[in-house]
Amino acid sequence: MPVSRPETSDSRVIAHVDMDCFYVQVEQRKLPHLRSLPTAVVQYNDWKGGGLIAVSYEARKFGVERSMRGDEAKEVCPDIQLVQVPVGRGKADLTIYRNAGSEVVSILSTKGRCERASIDEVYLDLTEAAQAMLVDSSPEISETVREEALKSHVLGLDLDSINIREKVRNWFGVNNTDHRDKLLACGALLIAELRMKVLEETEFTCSAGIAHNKMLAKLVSGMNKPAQQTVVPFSSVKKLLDPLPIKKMKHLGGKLGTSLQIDLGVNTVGDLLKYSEAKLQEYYGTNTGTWLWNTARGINGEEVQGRVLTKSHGSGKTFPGSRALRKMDAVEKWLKELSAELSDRLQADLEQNKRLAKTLTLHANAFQVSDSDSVRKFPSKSCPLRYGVSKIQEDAFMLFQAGLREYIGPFKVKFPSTQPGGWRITGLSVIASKLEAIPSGTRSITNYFNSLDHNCCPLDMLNDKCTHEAHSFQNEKGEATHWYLSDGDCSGILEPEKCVVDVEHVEEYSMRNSSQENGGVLDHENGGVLNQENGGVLNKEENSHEVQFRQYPNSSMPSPNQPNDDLGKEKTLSSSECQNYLGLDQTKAKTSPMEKELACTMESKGRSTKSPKDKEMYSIERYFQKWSPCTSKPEYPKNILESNTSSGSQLLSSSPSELKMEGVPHDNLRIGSVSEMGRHGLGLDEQSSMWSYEAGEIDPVIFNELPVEIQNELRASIRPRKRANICRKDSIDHYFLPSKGS
DNA sequence: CATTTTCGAGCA
DNA sequence: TTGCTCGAA
Repeated sequence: MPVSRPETSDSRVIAHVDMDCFYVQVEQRKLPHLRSLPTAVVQYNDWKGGGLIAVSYEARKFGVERSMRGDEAKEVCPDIQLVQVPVGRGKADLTIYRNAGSEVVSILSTKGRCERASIDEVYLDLTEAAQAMLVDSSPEISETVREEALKSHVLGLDLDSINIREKVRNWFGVNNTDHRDKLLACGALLIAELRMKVLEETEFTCSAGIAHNKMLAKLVSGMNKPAQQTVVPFSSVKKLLDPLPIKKMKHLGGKLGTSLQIDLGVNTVGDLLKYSEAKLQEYYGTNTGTWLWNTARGINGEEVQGRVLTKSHGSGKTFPGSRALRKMDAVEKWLKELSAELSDRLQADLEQNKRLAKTLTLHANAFQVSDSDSVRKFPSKSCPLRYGVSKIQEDAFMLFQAGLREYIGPFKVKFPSTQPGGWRITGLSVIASKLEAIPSGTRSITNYFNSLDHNCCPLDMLNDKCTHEAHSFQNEKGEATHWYLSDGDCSGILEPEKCVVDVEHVEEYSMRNSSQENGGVLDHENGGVLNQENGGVLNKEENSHEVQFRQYPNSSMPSPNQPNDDLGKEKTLSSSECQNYLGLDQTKAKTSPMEKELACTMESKGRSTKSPKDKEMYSIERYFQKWSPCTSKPEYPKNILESNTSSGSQLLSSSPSELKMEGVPHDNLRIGSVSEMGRHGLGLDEQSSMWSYEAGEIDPVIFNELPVEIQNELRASIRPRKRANICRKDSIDHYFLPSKGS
């Protein structure tokens, strides 16, 4: 249920950015000949042509809709291009879309607090940037950005007016004396700039809503699609909401909305105004009641959460109809596939974001083969997550068996069974959650990253060599909980219980390899590096004991090595499993994480490398011209570029001469990733010199997810950027010059 | 039991 | 905390 939060301010500038038919765009970027053709993305296609999950706007004109089957789409649009979602490990693999979403986020997160709301949606809090733009006399706004902003749909302006362009221009101009409108106008400019930047660097178009809160921004972001933006001035909120069907509001599309319609006769948001807050609370409880009351009035205090990374990773698959699983072997096989994908994603998260998942959850759907429709819920089960592919696979299967016992237990029904009364599995998913940043030092960034290189690990000591990098992770008590190992070809997590290391050796090693600066010992406060006290965690009492499943909520959980009476399945550790026991899987990973990372960076750099000339000429409209069916060649007709510049130049600019202000460094230079830094194995001096970055050089996505202490240290160490050589003019009036006509 | 596969929020 | 439901995309 929604919870009502008080508005912290009535003049925030919030944007909601929504990618246009995102999966289609990702596929069209890969296959440019599909651009401008009616296209849809389907997952699987052996059953009725697959299910559509994204539909291009060209295809929508034919009546093609999401949730149609491929075959249905072909009926209404015979020429539709159906592209399949990549399949890996026998299931749909959404990785390319997730990564494409990250590309977008890394651009959108440069101007304010950023919340990744879904794979293709982002909220931005642009309040500070908008305020700064009002205070600053010389905003660096290019002509094309200004033009793009002027195409905004500003709600509440007289739409039947002959000259809507002029109206919009006036709204953006000084004739509009409402301070909040000025802030929104700045927001619209910022979003226009961001949308163009997204297009230039990713080739994706998006639409956006700009308003004073998340609810309104979200409501209108899809109102004008594709590739357009919509602004909700404060004064037009009521006109927007009153006639709006109640189900259009976020959170009211489901049962709550239906209840409002049926039980209260509320069909539009305006209808809701008739009910007092007390009455709504009486019907729906305190929180929801207040939320409804506020929602009807366009009041919404939800903050934009500064979160650009997902909180969990899940991998699942359904087995509908006759595909329902009926054998334990099949369940195990699919759990292995799902777990392998999950493990890959966890490794990627660890490398890219330095986060570890703490909990593994298994969920399944089952049904009973019988005439009676007793569709009981298969209980989901969780356990502490242990890194390593085979660990996750084993644990997932254990969790399934625990759930299964509970599921069939009271019914004493044999599973699996093809007999009536037996049960079948129609869905399986494994979820890794409680993702936490690796424990970070409170003192030094240098040590934080240094620890990744200079710390050694039990495995190395066993091998008597140090080709691996390692890093230990501690819990809140400072005890080592995991070791992260990587030698470039493989990596994994090792639990301290599994480390057979004698403590003297550890200490000796630690002494040898730690920095002189802090007394020869890096403690965990300085970046999770082994120290004498914490090294002691790996002591003789603890290092050999098998503490597995110790946190399971009930005793029904089987131990992995214990023979399972249900299945007669016995687990023994093969040599390859022993390797996995150490979180290492030599057969996997052909490309090192480093190589992958570099490849990724190169790719995105290459894509964004455009000549300055191209950049100046870019606009979202021109982008469409570029791909329109009539112009087969991507050309930028120069003659239309300069149209309308005279009117545009009056907007938010103190003088025409400033329009030429270029050469300001872009904020999008990236370092490959933080982990790349950590792998360089530099000495302290070299590292500290490497850390004097310019503000724009650090990928904000990475920056935001760093531990707060590190962020603060980074900020302090960042060289202040030189302001562009702009002439100083005071006051906001320079931004809101009267339009030519007045 | 043919939309699939994700994700997050809130509740008990 | 876990398990579950709801909502959304």
